[in-house]
Parts: sequence; C-alpha cells; structure tokens
Amino acid sequence: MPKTSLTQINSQVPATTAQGAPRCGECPIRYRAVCAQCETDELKVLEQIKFYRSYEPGQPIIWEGDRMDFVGSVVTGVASLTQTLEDGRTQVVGLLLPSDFLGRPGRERAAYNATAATKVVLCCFRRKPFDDLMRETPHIAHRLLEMTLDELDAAREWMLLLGRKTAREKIASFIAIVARREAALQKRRPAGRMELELPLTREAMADYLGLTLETVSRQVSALKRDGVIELKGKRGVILPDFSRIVDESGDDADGGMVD
Amino acid sequence: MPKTSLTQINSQVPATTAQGAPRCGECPIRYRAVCAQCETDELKVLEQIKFYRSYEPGQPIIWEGDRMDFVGSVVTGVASLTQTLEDGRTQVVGLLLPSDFLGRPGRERAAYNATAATKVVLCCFRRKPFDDLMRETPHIAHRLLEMTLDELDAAREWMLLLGRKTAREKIASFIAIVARREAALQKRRPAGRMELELPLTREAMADYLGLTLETVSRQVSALKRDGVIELKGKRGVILPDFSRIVDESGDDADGGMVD
DNA sequence: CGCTACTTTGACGTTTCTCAAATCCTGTGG
DNA sequence: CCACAGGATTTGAGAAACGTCAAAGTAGCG
Repeated sequence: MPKTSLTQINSQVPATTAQGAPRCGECPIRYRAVCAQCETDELKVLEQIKFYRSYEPGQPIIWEGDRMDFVGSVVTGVASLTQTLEDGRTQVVGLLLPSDFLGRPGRERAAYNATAATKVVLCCFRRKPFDDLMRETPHIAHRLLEMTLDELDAAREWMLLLGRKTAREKIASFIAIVARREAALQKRRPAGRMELELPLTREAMADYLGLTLETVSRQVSALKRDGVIELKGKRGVILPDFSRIVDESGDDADGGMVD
Repeated sequence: MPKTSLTQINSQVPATTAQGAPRCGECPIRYRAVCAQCETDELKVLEQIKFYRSYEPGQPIIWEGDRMDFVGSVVTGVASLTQTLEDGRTQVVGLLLPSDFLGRPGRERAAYNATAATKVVLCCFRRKPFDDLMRETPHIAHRLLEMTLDELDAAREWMLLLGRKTAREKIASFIAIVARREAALQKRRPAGRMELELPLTREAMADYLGLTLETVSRQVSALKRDGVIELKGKRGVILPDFSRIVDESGDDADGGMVD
C-alpha cells in the first residue's frame, strides 16, 4: 500500500531565526511549558541561552535519525511527530501544541520526524546547555517529568482510539480534541455552539487516525450529512452543539480531559 | 517468594503481602528499575518502606478510578495496562515487564486497569512516602524520567503498529518483541533458532494488537502454515529463524530496539 | 479420564481500502 | 475584479481485510 509522497517541495528553506527574543515573563506559554515552575532567576538563565525559530506549514523541523542540536517548546502553531514504515506508511505519533516540548534530553538523535502543520514558532535551547541545566534545576526536571507523563497518558488514549474506535468515532474524537483545545485557549469550557479550524490536512488527519484520506473525507461528509458538524471552507468546522460530537466519539462523558 | 494458594485464581482474593522482603542488593531488577541509580544509602531508605505483593494470572492489580495507595516495580512476571470504552471494547495500552514501574507519582487515582497476565511479583512503596522521596532523591526522579521517556517511545512505536500495520505484521511484531525480551533476559542477541512462551492469551493479544481473537488465531495459524513459526502447546512458540519473523513484522532491520 | 477454558476453523457480513475521476478552494496574474 | 492553475477534497465503484456468529477441536488440570 504505497502512499503518495509528501507534498512540500519547498522544504529545504532554512528556518527563520528571530533575533529579539521576547522576555520570558511575557511569554504566552510561561505557565504551561517546561519552564512553568521556574523562578525569576532561573528564567534569567534560560533567557540567555534561548533563541527562536519559525517554520512554515509543511516545513520539516527535524528528521528521524538527524542529530538534534537543540530542544525546545512550541510557542505558537501545531507540529506533528511522525513515524514511517519503509514502504511509506506513515503514522502521526504525537501532535505538538503550544507549550509542548520537542526533543529528549540526553538523546543525540531524533527518534521521529517533526513537521510544522501550521506556522510554528519554537523557543529553542541548545541541547548541551539545556542538559546541564536540567541536572541543576529540579524545577525544570520535575516539570519535564510531569509533561512526559501527560504525554504518555495522551499516547495511551490514542492507542485506544487507534486500536478500537471506528472511523466515525475517530473523526469525532479528533474534532472534539481540537474543540477542547480551542476552548482552553479562550479559557472557557467547551460547550454549545463552537467554531474551529482544523490544524491538519485530510492526509495528516488520516495519518493521525490510522485511516486513509478518502475514509476521513467520507466520514467528515457523513457527520455533516447527519448535522453533527457544518463545514466552512476547507478547514473550518462549526459545531452546532459540542455535546453531539462527544456523543459520536465513543468516549464516556467529556472523555479524557484529565486535569 | 511466598506461595499463594492455588485456589485463589478467581480474583477477588487480596494479593499476598510477603513479609521477608529480599535485600535490594540482590534484587534481579536492581540495575534496571526506578532504583537503578540509587546509592547504597538511598537503597536503605527504600528498603525500609518497600513491601512485596504477588498476583495470580488474571488477577486485577488495580482498577481504573481506584485510589492508588501504592506505586511499585514489577519484579517478575507480566502485567497489562488496559483501557476500555463503555461498551466493553478493550485496548491494552501497555505491558509491564520486569523492572517496569506501575503508578504515577502525584496522582491519586489509577488511570488504567492493571491486570496480572502471568504470576506477578511487585515491589511496592506507599505512594505518599514515595512522593516525598522523589522530591528529595534526584537519582530516583531522574531515573523515572528516563523510564517514562522510554515508555513514551514504546507507546509511540505501538501507535505505528496499531494505526498502520496489517494483522499479520502485528502478530509478527508481537512475537518478535517477546523473542527480544527472552533474549535480553538471557543476555544474548536475538538470532537463529529460538523458543519462547507467549505471556498472553489470544484474547489479551487481540486487545493488545487491536484485533479480534479470531483474527489473531488465524494469523498465528497462517504464520505456522508458512513455516515462520512452529507451535508447542497453547503458548509455546518456536522460531526456526528469528530473522524471518522480523521480515514479517514490517519493521526495517531489527526494528525498534532502542538502548 | 473427563471437565473447562482456551483455541482453531468455517461461512458470511461489514468496514475500510484502493483506484479512478470529478469538484472545490485559494492564491496568482492578467 | 475575474479567470486560471494546482493542490486539496469529495465522491464513486469494486476489492480486500478484518470482524461476527457459530461450531468443533485441544491442552492442561484435577
């Protein structure tokens, strides 16, 4: 089952490196990222070694097997981690949303491909100094453990989806997750009528959900036909009632929102 | 190791608690578990708060939503972590092998069901003292982060399997993993002719691989028909040539053995 | 030696995939 | 402002993989 190869030909363009990095105190992910528990003096150290990079949609951030010379946090945008079988079958194994951490301390080489799904801004640290910092700054190590445990929970929830949900439930689950994230950004509870943008193409959704892009498209159409969602252009989705998409997702109650 | 009476197999019976816990220095998982990097004095502290529990095959260790009053390491045996949808569809989201850690520090309630797949011996710590210990003992916190990152990698590799592999590849991958573990226990490279015991029933395998038990059975039969494996009783498997099962698994080379 | 639970096998149904073609956005250039 | 190009998306028809329901066969234990 060969797959059409990735579309982005303009991928060799180097990422932008911003010079004037904003102060950590004003960072939008200040209280959720790996630096969340840092004191002001610890932030100062981070501020000295951090630098920003941005990536255009479709642009690769790092390739499996490459040397990782930096680690970092997603400040804005969405990136996807993917793994592939040698015949080209691809699985998205993680979505990196704002405040999520990219890279593994102490690891030389990337274990996955990371690709920008939307425009992405990354707050980066060179790996070596960051590794040293981690050993000396319990706040960072502790927060990273917490975040890693959360990611592990998310990965396991995704295993349940991949192994046991129907195509329709998979699509509904994905839309519900995006809707919850949307609500979280606006500090509201997800409920009632909602409008959102899907951060992934149909193909990327398929690779995330373990489906083909045709099946994704068909199930999206089916949910629309059944009045669970409305479509607005290619990426826009309107939920007349959030609870209906949750009902379709196969989860109990408001499914899987830990914390 | 104390013996549980064999009449307890049907599960509501409380787990045995051993009194004379062996010394950590002689523990078979001394250098791989969460305590791997501990110094002798740190081990002494652990030794004072640890206790053992054992479980018979099929016996539940903890149920999703239950209060977790302890965390611990698998000393011997295999346990499975499962999640379920309310209509009963079940997915195994993790296998706990010797040295793997059960429970999440700082979390009150279990996020998954844990069930003994074989006879299991657990080295337990009450959660509260362990949480405190973690804050004071960087060696433990650091090792736990390392182990969690490894588990995350394993979960992501499993996502690739669940989302993209065929039933035949899934079965082959599972057998290859068991074979690798078998080899690791004997400190050999997996290669050539190998004999092993599957630690799971067909149904548990199905729940691990995102299949039905009938499909598992059929694909096992197919691999046997094709000479990739031979069967020896219900659980015994013989690999005439380890590389053949790897070829069938869909992975490149020796697939996914990080370390 | 006979249960009992686990496993295998068969026939058939359903879901999802594959291959193919049409249609729709979005950004670009006239 | 509109027409157009080109990727992204939708839709269709048929095939393959996997699931479901049902029945028969084994291993292993007492």
